[in-house]
Amino acid sequence: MEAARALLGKIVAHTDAHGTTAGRIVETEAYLGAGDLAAHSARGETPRTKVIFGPPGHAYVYLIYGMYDCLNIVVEPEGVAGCVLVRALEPTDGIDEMKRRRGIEKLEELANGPGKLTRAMGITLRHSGADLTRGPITVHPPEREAEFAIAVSRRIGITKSADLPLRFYMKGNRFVSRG
DNA sequence: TGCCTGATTGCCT
DNA sequence: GGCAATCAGGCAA
Repeated sequence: MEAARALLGKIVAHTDAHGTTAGRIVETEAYLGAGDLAAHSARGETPRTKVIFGPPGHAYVYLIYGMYDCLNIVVEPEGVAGCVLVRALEPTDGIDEMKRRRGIEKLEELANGPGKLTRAMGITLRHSGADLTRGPITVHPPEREAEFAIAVSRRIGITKSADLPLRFYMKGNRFVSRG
């Protein structure tokens, strides 16, 4: 939960054959282990959720509704389930490549949703379990810390434990998915 | 093996 | 504002 707040403002970068795409995290949601029915890890460790129980700093990517990939960052120590869903990014690098992948020109719609940002950056299921300190996907602090206000709300798009205030976003930022 | 659910998006009315 | 698209994983049989 603190980690979800701390990730706001961090830079996510992905490098592949098409170049590097990167963006600043402007919206996150925390998913806990025990007691959080909305979390994929709620039913215990399985082949898919294994990475959530692994060491922090790794990517957990899953497919939702058969068409969209969602990027999570594992934050709890090994053996404890806990991850943060990255819901929206403000594009900073590789913007032309993001526009090409998304097929649109509007900057604020390139990555203002969990399915959109993975598509814009070329992140798929294959990246699940990747070490975010080594790449090709990395997460690091911005070169210049920007001032921003953090707002909290209930989580979006889920049916279980939906009332918990575990969504964090930059107040007033136009790249946030809703709000 | 087969059914069903889902942390979404975008197209259609 | 409503709803279809589309598939991996979890669970029952």
